Amino acid sequence: MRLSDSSTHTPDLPGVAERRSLYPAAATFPWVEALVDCPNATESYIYRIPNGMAVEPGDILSVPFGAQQMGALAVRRLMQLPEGLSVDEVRPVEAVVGHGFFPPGYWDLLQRVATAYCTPLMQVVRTALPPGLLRRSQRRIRISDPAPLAPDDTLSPVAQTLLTVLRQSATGDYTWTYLKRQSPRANQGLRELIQGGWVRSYLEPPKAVRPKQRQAVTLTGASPLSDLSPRQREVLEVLRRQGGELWLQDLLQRCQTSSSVVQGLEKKGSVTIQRREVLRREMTATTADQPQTLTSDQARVLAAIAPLRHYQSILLHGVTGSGKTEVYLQAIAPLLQAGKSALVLVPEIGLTPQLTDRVRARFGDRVLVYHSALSDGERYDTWRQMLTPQPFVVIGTRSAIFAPLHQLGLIVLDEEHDGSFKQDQPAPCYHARTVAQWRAQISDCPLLLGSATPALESWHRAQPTDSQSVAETLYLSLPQRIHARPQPPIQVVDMRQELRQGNRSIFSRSLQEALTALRDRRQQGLLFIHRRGHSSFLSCRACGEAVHCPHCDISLTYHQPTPEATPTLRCHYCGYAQRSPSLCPTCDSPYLKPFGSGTQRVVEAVEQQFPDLRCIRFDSDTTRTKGAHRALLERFAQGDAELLVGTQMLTKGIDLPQVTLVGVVAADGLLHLSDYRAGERAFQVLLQVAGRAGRGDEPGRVILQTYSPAHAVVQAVQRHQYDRFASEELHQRQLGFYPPYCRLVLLRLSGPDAALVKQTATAIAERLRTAEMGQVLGPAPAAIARVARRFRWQILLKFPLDVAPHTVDWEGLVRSHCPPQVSLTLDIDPLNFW
DNA sequence: AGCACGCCGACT
DNA sequence: GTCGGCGTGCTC
Repeated sequence: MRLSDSSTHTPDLPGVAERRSLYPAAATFPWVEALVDCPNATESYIYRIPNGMAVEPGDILSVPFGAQQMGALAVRRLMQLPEGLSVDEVRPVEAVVGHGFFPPGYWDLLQRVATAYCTPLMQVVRTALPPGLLRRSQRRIRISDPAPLAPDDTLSPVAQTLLTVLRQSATGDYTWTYLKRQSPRANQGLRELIQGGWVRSYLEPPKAVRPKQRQAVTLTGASPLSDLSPRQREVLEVLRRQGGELWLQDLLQRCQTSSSVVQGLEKKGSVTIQRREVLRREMTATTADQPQTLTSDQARVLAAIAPLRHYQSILLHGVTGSGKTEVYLQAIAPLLQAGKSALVLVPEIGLTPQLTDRVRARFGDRVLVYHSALSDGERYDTWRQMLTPQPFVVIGTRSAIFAPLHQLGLIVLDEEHDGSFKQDQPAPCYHARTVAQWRAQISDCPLLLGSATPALESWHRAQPTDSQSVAETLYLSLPQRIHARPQPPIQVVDMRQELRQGNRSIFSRSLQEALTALRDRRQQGLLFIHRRGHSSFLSCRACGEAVHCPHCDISLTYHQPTPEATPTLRCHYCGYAQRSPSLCPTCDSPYLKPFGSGTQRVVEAVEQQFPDLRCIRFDSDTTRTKGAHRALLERFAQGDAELLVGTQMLTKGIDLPQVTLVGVVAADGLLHLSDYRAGERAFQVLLQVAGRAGRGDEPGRVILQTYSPAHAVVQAVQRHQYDRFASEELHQRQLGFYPPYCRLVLLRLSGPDAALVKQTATAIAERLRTAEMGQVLGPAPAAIARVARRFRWQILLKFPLDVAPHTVDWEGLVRSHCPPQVSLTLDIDPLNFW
């Protein structure tokens, strides 16, 4: 795992590029610039490379930093110290801990992300690398071996508590941070213990990044059986039956024996015991899957993709059920043969078990799953595995775009229109589609964007423009479903009409009729609800107030996992939790009742009107626990219920042939959202849900209930008219000067002092206006004006396309005018407005 | 993160 | 007058 060519890891070196051919001897670089893994330090630091130590960009180093040892990443080597830094201020690199962690071009990618999203490189490194790759030294407290002669009871209560805790430790020590959490005033107690000689405080140097190791026992068959004891013979026999090799732990368990027996065997030379690296990795047994015969459309598309060897972005616009996945799989298969890897990005891994399973079934152990829900150890191991030179198919969410694959042959973004590819929480606020494009350029491989409802940006790129007769993105389409199945007809029902005709149910007569028929025909259906805000909340029937989070401007979510459990209220934004009160906190009335989520209300309505139909609720409440999502889907697939009632989740990754009916209970909540992308998003969601119907042999139908049947989105959805909708919507964007005809930058400000945040936002907006930095909208308080006791304001900037947001002097113009109590994040090309 | 430096309240 | 709380700032 050595770096193939150090020069490719040198980002943007001003002036002279660092090249082996020019400077053959490593000794010419006495200094190295490194990023230190310290939360507050985003800048790089210079270290001296001691004589005889080889340091290359991309290496993981251990460096002195203040009083401690820290993990650091070597960014580039320098021939001279930067100005203002004298030799005696620079300390030497302690050691090179890791080598060759990054494929060629990887640093260029990270650097590019940092530049384009106006984020310090270290921040990008932290997003890209698995946590724990860089380690730092830890302050630990160890109990003194000969304890002091003084009796324990001379100690203060705090000190005694801590001592008790320490005595319970198997190793006799704990980290300082852990102990601090054990008791209030732990600081004082520790000082006392240290002074009295009870404990010792020490800095543990960072452990080299080491994967989990296990001991493997291997049969050598050297010594004759006669030399062995009965127990040893037994162990050997078990080992032989298991193919001559087992993990020590497994072997001991199988033989119900202790390691002394095996150690005895090792002494006699019958077996060897080796420490071996184990790569923790999620494994699901799946049945092998064979490539399917392609439709002529699929074959045409594949024929266009397969020969591509260089960078080319491709938009695969395939209607729902047209078999995009099969195209991905067959595009990937020959790459693996040729020793190249592929990266498949999906919106949310938990929501697409079907796709993950299928990739696994096709490529077996070549498949690695990588997403942020993995444990640190799993992430670390998967990462390590990816660094081996073998080809892999990595399937993962947004952050998997940073998977360190060598020899990348293809990047696929499935459901490329999905908003979860955009990160908006910690900087860098990157879009995986954009990063994927850079990565594909750097790796010189094709980028395949797949969707039934492409993002307007992607669609726009695939259109020829006035200046270019050939679009920058290759457009390929799958206009038909596989097996010539028709797209389900979409019936729009005017709910005003229903009401006028005396139907006060939430189900129109058409939908009622369809639901009745479902049971008779032994078919299944989905009911989609768009819910705004959160699931269930507690509201007072006397004063009408909902119970709010004390730290955020948001109502608390009502949780009662089982009827016996104590109901609790939780805040989804800051994690605050309390027991559900019995009296209204506003008016003290006892009439406090949970107000069901949209899903729950619809389930109740179904139960009331259609007692024969069995429902499964499918929303964030019922899919909260790990694996619940998959389990519910499996139950539904097995026919445990006729109806799946849910929210946005229904639009993703559900491919169930028995589903013939899709009912959209009320499209209106979706239609009247207030940002510039509301129409696009509504269209995408509705067409995606509609596409869940009729994927099997039975034809499907969709009933879309709305109070605005004439709405342009509803009309376009009804006719399955993506193209026309897209061009009209783009026209509107052009008129309103919105993306893709401009660049947006959102400045988010937050802080505990309401007045200060507002004042800062106002001052910054004013400055931006006088600097004539594009068009300035705001400042305005965020939609949820307070989260976790912090007040939030935002400013939106619109730039013409020829102004790259990263060229703006944000530091001088904005950051320097932001007091430390106010935090400021830049969201380049924002998709979510707070 | 960890540690030093530095500024305010309760003790000798 | 000093000890020790923790707020602020720096670490090549």
